[in-house]
Amino acid sequence: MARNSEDTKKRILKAANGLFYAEGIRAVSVDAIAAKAGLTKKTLYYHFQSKDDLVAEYLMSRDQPNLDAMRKWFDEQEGSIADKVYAIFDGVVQSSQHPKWRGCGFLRTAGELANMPGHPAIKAGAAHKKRFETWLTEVFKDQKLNDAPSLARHIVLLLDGSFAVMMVHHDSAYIEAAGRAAKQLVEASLKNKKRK
Amino acid sequence: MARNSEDTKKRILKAANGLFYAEGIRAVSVDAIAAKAGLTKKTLYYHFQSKDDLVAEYLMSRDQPNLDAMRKWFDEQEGSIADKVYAIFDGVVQSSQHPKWRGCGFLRTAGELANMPGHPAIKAGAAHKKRFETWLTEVFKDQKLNDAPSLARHIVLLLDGSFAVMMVHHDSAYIEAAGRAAKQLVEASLKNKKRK
DNA sequence: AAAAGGAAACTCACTGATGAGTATACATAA
DNA sequence: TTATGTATACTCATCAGTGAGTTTCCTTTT
Repeated sequence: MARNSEDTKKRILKAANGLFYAEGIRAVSVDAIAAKAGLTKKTLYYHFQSKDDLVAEYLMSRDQPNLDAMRKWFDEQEGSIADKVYAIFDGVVQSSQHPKWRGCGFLRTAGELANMPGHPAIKAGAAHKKRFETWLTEVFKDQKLNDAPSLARHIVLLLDGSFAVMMVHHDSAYIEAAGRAAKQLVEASLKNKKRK
Repeated sequence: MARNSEDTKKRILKAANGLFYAEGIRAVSVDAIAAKAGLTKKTLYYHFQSKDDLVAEYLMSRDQPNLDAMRKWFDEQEGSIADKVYAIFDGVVQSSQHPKWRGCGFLRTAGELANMPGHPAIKAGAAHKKRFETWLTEVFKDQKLNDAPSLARHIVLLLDGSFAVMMVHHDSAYIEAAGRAAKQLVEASLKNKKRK
């Protein structure tokens, strides 16, 4: 086996990612992660201080990839900013068709660890959501929309609302409804800009 | 001790409610619930088939009280429908100040059990959310708003979005933002009606 | 250039605690 | 005297985390 620290750590994180996202945090044992990574629990504990530490690193490792995915949906959509915003929701709709899709890992983890305020995993989730909101705000500011922060926040609420509702209903029509609402909001803001 | 079946069952459910809501489903043991209810595990298993069964009944027992709370906030608010809708979000803001508040138990449970699609507890959550959406739709229909279903759905998304975002940020400003957005939407719909 | 030393990366087998669920027996009200 | 309800005391599986020892590889010494 590869006696390479970086490789091993990545392998553990990959296994943890798959299991935590699929099953939830407390439903997955450290034994199961070690087994999936093809090593012993002791080795896992050599690379990570504790299960909590591993959970936090799992979420931190998802921050950039998730943001990249949303930016990609946005960037690759042609048309107005409103169309591009809708494309994010459409991207989530497409993702949600995948049989392995289980909603937003950040939100699910935060909900599961709601009894541990200040848990590093929740902080990682908060940081991720904040980064997304900040990015959206900047996008709107670049377009000279005068209510960029509140518009971005509104869209964040609709997007996370989609994730939340999907957890109970598993009906992507809700994501589409949220996307249409988001699009309308951006369009209204664009009109408002021109009037000024 | 009261040898009354109904009483005992209610006592167990009350203990389960307190613990499941505070700590999460998988973080709470049946032993802990039995201890809090002041009886043995065997008695608990006499009244409930399994832990899963108990989880489902816990959520079902929260359906009506939660709906009642939201209706109360709505009904007791004076002013337009838009004001009344905002009052729901304001009610959530007030609730969220309470130290024991941990967000929406239905959503948190559904997220935690995302790896068990079809779990009766998730169905209970879906039924609850559906009832709320249906009620809102009827309210808007009674006001002769022509887009009642989509308006209700939009508000549901904003409300559940508030719950979701609160899990990570613990900042009630998000609920207020969602409430203002919801209010605006209802106002826009009211205007639209008059124009027809 | 070869051997020795030591740190880093790893394994096996274990601990003590706790998990869900149960076998058996006793108590109480009808 | 029989149903229902409750308790004691258990089973067996699994949990997070660890103690003690092993392999690999790089560095230093001779």
